[in-house]
Order: sequence, then C-alpha cells, then structure tokens
Amino acid sequence: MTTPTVRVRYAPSPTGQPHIGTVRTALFNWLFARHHGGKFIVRVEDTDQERLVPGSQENILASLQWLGIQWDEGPEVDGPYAPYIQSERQKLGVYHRAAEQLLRGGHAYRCYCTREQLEEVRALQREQKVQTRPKDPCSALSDAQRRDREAEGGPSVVRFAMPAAGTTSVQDLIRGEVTWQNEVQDDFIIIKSDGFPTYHLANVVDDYLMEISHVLRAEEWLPSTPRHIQLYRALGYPPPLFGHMPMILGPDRAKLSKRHGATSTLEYRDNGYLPEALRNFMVLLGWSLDDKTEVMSLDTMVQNFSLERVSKPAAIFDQEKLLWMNGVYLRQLSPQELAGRLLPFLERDLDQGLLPVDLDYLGRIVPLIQERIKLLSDAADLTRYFFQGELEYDPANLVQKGMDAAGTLAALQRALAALHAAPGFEHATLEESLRAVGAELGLAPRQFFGVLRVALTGRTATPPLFETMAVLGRQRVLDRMQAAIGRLSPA
RNA sequence: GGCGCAUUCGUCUAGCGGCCCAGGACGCCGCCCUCUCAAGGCGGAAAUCAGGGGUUCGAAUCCCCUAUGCGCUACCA
Repeated sequence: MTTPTVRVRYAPSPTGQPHIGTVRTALFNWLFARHHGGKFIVRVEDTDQERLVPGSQENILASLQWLGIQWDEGPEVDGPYAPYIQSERQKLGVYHRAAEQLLRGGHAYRCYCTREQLEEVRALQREQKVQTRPKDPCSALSDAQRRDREAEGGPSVVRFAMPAAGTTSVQDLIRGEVTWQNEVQDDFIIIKSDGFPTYHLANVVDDYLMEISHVLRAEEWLPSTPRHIQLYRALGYPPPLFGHMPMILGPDRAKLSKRHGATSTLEYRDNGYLPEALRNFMVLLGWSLDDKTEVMSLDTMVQNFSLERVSKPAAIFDQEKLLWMNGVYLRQLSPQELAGRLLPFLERDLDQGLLPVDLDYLGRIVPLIQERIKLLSDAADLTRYFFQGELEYDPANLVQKGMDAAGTLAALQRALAALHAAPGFEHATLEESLRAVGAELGLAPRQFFGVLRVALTGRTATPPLFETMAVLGRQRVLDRMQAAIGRLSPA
C-alpha cells in the first residue's frame, strides 16, 4: 500500500516557551512530511484563554524558523484551510457545529455540575475503590429535568458520552496495537463553560477539516487517544493514523523542566548553539539512521527519516553530547561564515569600546579560535586580548617554571630586540627567529614561549603563539613586549 | 488507587531467532602529536541485554509473570 498524501501538523499551545520536547516533535513531523513529499502544518491551539502567555506564539514560531523548520501552512503563511489559529476558527463556529451534531445524535450531553459536586463524586469513588469511570450525574438526567436546568440559565459544559462497554484500540505507528476498556473512560468535556472547545474536540475537528493524515505527537497523548478515536467515530469522520513519539526527560528521568537548566529552544540560541547542531542532536533523541551515523546533513535526515526507526523509550537530554556536537558543527563552518555568526555574540559580550568593527581583523582572528570554541558565546572571552588596549594580568605569570624574574626579563628584552629586527611578521619567520633566540638563551621552548604568551595575551592558554603574533601585528606585539618589560623591571 | 507505555554500557543508541561471551557515539581514563590550550590519531575501562519463568536445536530478539521508571487520571494542552 502506498502512503496517501501526507499532511501532518504541529499543534502547539501558546502557553509558554518553545520547549525542547515539543520542538523535537515538530522536527519529526517536519521530517516525516518532507520525506514523503507531504505538507507540514502549524496550528496554534489557544483554546485555553486563561493560560495564554503573550508573546509565546511568536517565540514558538521564531524557534521553528531558527531551526529551519518551515511550515507549508499555518500562521503568517496561511493556506487553503485558514485560519490556523483555533481562537479564530472558533468564530467560524466549526467546533460548535460539531458539538451540536454530537448532542443531536445522543453522543454528547450537557452537564450542569459544579466543580465541587464533581470533586465529591470522585472522592467517593476513590474511597470505595470503584474501578470504573466516574459516572457523571448529569448523564442520567431526564428530558424534563434538562429543560428545568436550561431554564435556570446556569453555566453548563458539554460532555462526550463515551460508550459504556467494549474496547477501543489504536494501531499505533510506533507502539503497535494498544487497547483500552471503554468502561474506565470518563465522559470528558468537549465544550467548556466559557464556550471554548477543549483540546480533544478542537483537535479532532481541525485534524479532520485540515485533512491531517498522520497524528504524530508525544507519548503523553497516548492515554487520550481512545477519546479521540471515539470522537472520530461519533462524528462520522475517518480517523487519521496515530504515532506516539518518545518523550524527552531530564537527567533525573523526570519530565524535562526548568530545574534541568535551559528548556526553551531560544535559550539554546542565545547561549551560542548553532541551529544545525541542535537540530542534529535532537533528531538523535528517539531516532537513528543506522548503527553508526550521528553527524549528518539535513538532506540525509530527510531522505532517511522513517517512523520505523523511531525508538520507544523516553530519552534523556544529554547536554554534554549537545556541546560536543556544537563543536563539530562550529569546526565545519568556513571561517567567513563563522565570523558572521560570531559577530552578534561579540557585540553582545565584549566590553564597550572593544567592538570588532574591523571585520578584516576579525576574519584573521577567527581561524585561531575555531577549533577552540564549543559555543558561539565562548568567543568574547577567547578573543578579548586581541581587542584590548592594555592587558590585565599578574606579572608573576610571566615567570615560567624553572625561571626567575631576572631571567624572564632578559628573555623579554632579547625577544624584543629580535622582533625589532624581524624583517617580516609572518608566523614562519617569527618562529624561526624566536626559536633561535630561545635556544641561545638556553631556555626550553615551553619556557621561552610561555613568557611571550603571557606578555602578549595575558593568558597561559591561547592559540599557537606565532599565528597569534602575526594576527596581532607588529605594533601591538612591540607595545605589549615593552609593557611586560616595564611590569617586570624593578621600580 | 486505576489505566497505559517503557525497560541493551552513566547517557544517546545499533540489534527485529543463529553474524552478539552485544556494535557505534558522548563522557571518562591512558598514550601519541605539541610552545600552552584545543582539535586530531590510537588504545582502554564501561551493559550477567531489569529479574524470573516459558517457547525453540538455538533468545537481547517471541510469550507470560514480577519489579522498577515514566505518562495520563483537570471546564491544561
């Protein structure tokens, strides 16, 4: 059997930050769509008006864009099934028409119970250890009683009448067949007292109207799948295929949350991760290409993605591995590309007045730090001495192991003299002449170069000395040598 | 409590009955390279395949039970 037209969707609710787990679900949906030449739709599920967080819709969309996950239909781009925001679709009456249909067909009923009353019923059931679902008192109301309650005009909700007996099964694309007893399912609410549909109704109605072929969502939705299947049945809609993806957990095996550090995709962006690295890392959380391939292009992912290779157990988010992968991608960039990505971070993190306005200079610095940074945000600290006027460091650091102050001073003076006399300032010639000086002084390379390293950068760990000197340029080098000599000389 | 899902190195995973006394990657350790730091190369430790029963000539792979973890159990999604 060939797969019918693939139409999948990502249905976030704008109630918080674009969580890493939900974005991974979006990625899988997107890959699935691209692999099959289908459509990837974004639909905003904002039916919970109370928990709406201003700006979160924008953040969710921004994080998808940052990761290169383009949606074919949805907010901002629209499409043949617009609108793609449920609060707007609500105005069209699509959910109420469905609810009316269910009410007329006897698949739903109005419930007038207060939350307190319901809580009592549930408490009693727990106490008596009743195994079946909580029976809603309003399900047994007579027509006359209903008319009375309606006349009172109090608030009410609409509940779906789950079948009282039998079972509901789903052939899950990832987990296989799963079956539930209908008698333990309760009559869930489909229209809230504020008139908005709940997730269950809105989701089913929109997936049907938007002709969604595959519902690929996180595992936490598996328990509500029988509700959805019964809704499709009662509404007379052909159900889509379902697949429940593994969840992403924190290091303590609990659902990933703020306590585990960054959970928002945008935090990763701001912390200096490359979108292609995060994307590659995320795709490996619950999916594998084969027994060895880990670093791969987007194209490779699209070509090879399949639900069959999605794993079942929940995955723990390993920051260490992400960091490693970010380094891999950082090193793969061309120096020019890296410089461009680094610029905003340097502008943000470098002290005022040190901004690398000279792009050519920055272009020469970048190759020196490329294999030393793990995050874009590492750059400012690693390059600061290239931009500073006067270095800050403890003069004692100039004195290397096995040396004394006098010897260090002498080494600096001899080096300075050699640098003055240096015909050129390329790293090969610098190395040649300075190695000779070091040998004359009877110093080990690590000692002599150690002195120079601290004098020129203020650091004990830097990129290779001669390349660094060549980039710094003659004037800065001579000035810093002079400054070091000054710091070491007795006052 | 009920319902459901899951269970291979610390972590991500490969494995869909014999190729596995279990492969790759991150991390960790050691060596090499080396002016420091990285990067890189090489090597190593690390999983009695949750436990127990079956099925089979043969099981990490199939079945059952138990344990553990997680999810759901809202007028949240």
